Amino acid sequence: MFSKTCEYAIRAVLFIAQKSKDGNKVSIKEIAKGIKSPEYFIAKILQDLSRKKMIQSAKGPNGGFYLNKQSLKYSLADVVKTIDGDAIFSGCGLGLEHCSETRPCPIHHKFKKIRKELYDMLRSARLGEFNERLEKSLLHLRRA
Amino acid sequence: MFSKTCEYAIRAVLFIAQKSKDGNKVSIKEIAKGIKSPEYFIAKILQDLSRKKMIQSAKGPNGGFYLNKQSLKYSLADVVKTIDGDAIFSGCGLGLEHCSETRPCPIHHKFKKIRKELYDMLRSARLGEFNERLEKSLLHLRRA
DNA sequence: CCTAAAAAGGACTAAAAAGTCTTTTTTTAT
DNA sequence: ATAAAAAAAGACTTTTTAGTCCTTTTTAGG
Repeated sequence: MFSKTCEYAIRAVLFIAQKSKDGNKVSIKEIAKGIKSPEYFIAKILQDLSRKKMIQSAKGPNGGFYLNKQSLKYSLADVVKTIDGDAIFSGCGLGLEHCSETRPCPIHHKFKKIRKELYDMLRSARLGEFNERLEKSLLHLRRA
Repeated sequence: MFSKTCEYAIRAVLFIAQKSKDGNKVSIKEIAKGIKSPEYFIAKILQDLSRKKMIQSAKGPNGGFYLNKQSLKYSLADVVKTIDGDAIFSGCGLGLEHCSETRPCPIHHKFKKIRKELYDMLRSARLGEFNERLEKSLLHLRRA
């Protein structure tokens, strides 16, 4: 559904949201361990998200990644769009460029509905909303 | 959502369904033109579907691809599973291997619902059911 | 029996995605 | 000032997906 990069990005961002909520910063190493992802790879992804202002970072000792007020309000849909673009929310299920209401592919109408639900679901999920459940281990970001 | 291979496969199979419905066979060239796909690439995909008995083929002059009674009953979900596997219908949205009811990722429950709708939608769509609408150009399989 | 038309098979190349490593820059604390 | 800790940047390698081309096999029709 999403690219690997995007899956890691979402997991990382939710991890950062939870770990940085009291003003702390989280290092790449911690994040990589926390979500069980390849360290150098997640580093690249976070650099990208940071450049695009989706997350915040600070260099130097005691530096790391964190989320500001604005970032906590971003939704999972924002993260997906930042990494994978919005093809998944608006593209044709069969890959047709000009698929539309007036020139639909065979699954256009039904697919549109599903895409919308996916979008609404991700749009309504804010980065900060999983913190408590993550802390209580009611939700998980890494493989067992 | 689906791989390119899978998108082409679905379009090709629906094209064959429509064109072969009166006992005709359709050649790779016709299919490639009919769905605007790379000829040699769709050839590979159809060889694969044929080997797996999802579609039928005949060599030699007047040969080509067609669908038998059994194949016409297959659903789009069957095509997707044959090409992409069923990760999209059963995998975790965040790529976690052991995501489950008892060890859910943050989007597990909501994602499950969407996956199920996608599955139900594709499972209820039989390969033969688009023929008339395709013929009347109410539905399309190629870019304008 | 021969020819031509078709799919099947196999060996490639190209492009994109995933992943790794090394160096540079920034910053804090001593 | 310096050393160390951190992210940023850039150059890679590897793997997967997409796409192409050439040869072989099968088969219908003359």
